[in-house]
Amino acid sequence: MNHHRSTQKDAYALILEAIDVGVYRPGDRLVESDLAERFGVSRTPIREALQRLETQSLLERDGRSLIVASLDHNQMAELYVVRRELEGLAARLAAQHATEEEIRVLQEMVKADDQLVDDPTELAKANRRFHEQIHLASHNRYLVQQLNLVHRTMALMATTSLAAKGRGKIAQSEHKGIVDAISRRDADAAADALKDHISIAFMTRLKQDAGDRSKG
Amino acid sequence: MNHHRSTQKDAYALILEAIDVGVYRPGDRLVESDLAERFGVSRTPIREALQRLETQSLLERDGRSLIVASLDHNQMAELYVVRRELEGLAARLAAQHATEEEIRVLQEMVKADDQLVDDPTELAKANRRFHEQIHLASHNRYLVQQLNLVHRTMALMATTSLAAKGRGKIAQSEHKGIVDAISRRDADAAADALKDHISIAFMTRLKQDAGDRSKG
DNA sequence: TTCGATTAAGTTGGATGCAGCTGTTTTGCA
DNA sequence: TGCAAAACAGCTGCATCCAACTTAATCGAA
Repeated sequence: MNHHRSTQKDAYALILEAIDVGVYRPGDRLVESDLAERFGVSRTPIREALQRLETQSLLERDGRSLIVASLDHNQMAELYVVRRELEGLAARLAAQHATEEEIRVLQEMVKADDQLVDDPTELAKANRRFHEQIHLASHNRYLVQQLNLVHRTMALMATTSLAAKGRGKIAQSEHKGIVDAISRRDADAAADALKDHISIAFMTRLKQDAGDRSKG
Repeated sequence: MNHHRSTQKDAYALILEAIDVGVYRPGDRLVESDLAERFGVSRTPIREALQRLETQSLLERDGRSLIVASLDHNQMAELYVVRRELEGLAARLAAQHATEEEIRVLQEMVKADDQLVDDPTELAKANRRFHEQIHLASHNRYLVQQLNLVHRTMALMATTSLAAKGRGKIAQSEHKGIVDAISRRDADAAADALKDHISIAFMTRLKQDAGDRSKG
């Protein structure tokens, strides 16, 4: 009957996931009553969720109504600069503060993800888990919070850079380098490795976008 | 009559300001109906505002109700680490991207604030404006957003480090060094100067807290 | 007197009603 | 046929209502 009763998530999580999965794309208008009907709740929790998403800049106002935010080239560039710095800090702190168990998990993740090199969808998920693990290993809740916001904002970009041919394999080796540095407790090396990793991912995306643009 | 009609702010801004000014202090419970009455609106906009503040971790849940978040020592330390990095990045980007006019404004601010050295309250306000100006000069909207969040979170800490005796004067000279580096377009020097500035501010706060603790 | 249980008060979360604004369509006139 | 004006439909924002839950209080029994 109500197919949403199974997942006991609230409206906020549901909308967030819908944006994440691409049900709602940048520029789409989100109408409260539509969402209320779709998720089988009243407008009240929907409104609250929408406002929370707006404060995170995942939604923006177009006149009176809310639309899914979209990122132009400048915004992408700005976002990557911030992301690079924060991820670099996360790697640095992880090298300093990660427990042995956390490092072990990172090592196992890298090893396991080797199997996924040719499956961009799965690899993207694994990639997210990997980075999240590093964030958590920093043991800094504010950094985790800010990086969460950054990654959510990145969901507004249509494609993942891991869809680029051959990128998966290279990204894997970069991940390995990052984990090695963290394992050695080499904070500078870890930060640099992760910052480089982000830079390369950004360049990959730029190339993709250039290709998309010439194709149409 | 209604003393809130003058300021045409919404509930969100009103509550935020109330926390900022210290009307509501860390640990205080925020009751929707109380706030609704106080601000002369219904519970609905209050609820929305509270939820937005909760997503920013300015409020936290205590059972069912919301209380103003408080920062323990660990949280303060974690926050300062993130702040240091982000402010450093802002200085770096400001050195690279600030317009001549923005730099001029920074220089004038430093000069003007010399007059305020002995007025901690005014100095704190001026200090906030100064840092905000650097944030904006970075021309990175995500960095601005994240630093806004950091500064709001800092409002949860009772005292400003500028209340420390002699700190105002020293902070002023640090500000001058930062602006000089930005003016010279020396990104590395600007980043280092601002990071050092934050570190010193943190150490000052730690000393204050240690003093408070032994006294009270 | 103290502990437990039952009841009452208060508060949050969700639903619905209503007014006001916005954007669109339709109709009338040139 | 084109343009302007007016009516209309849709949506948002705020208020109020209701139900569920949590916590506080009071009463009773050991």
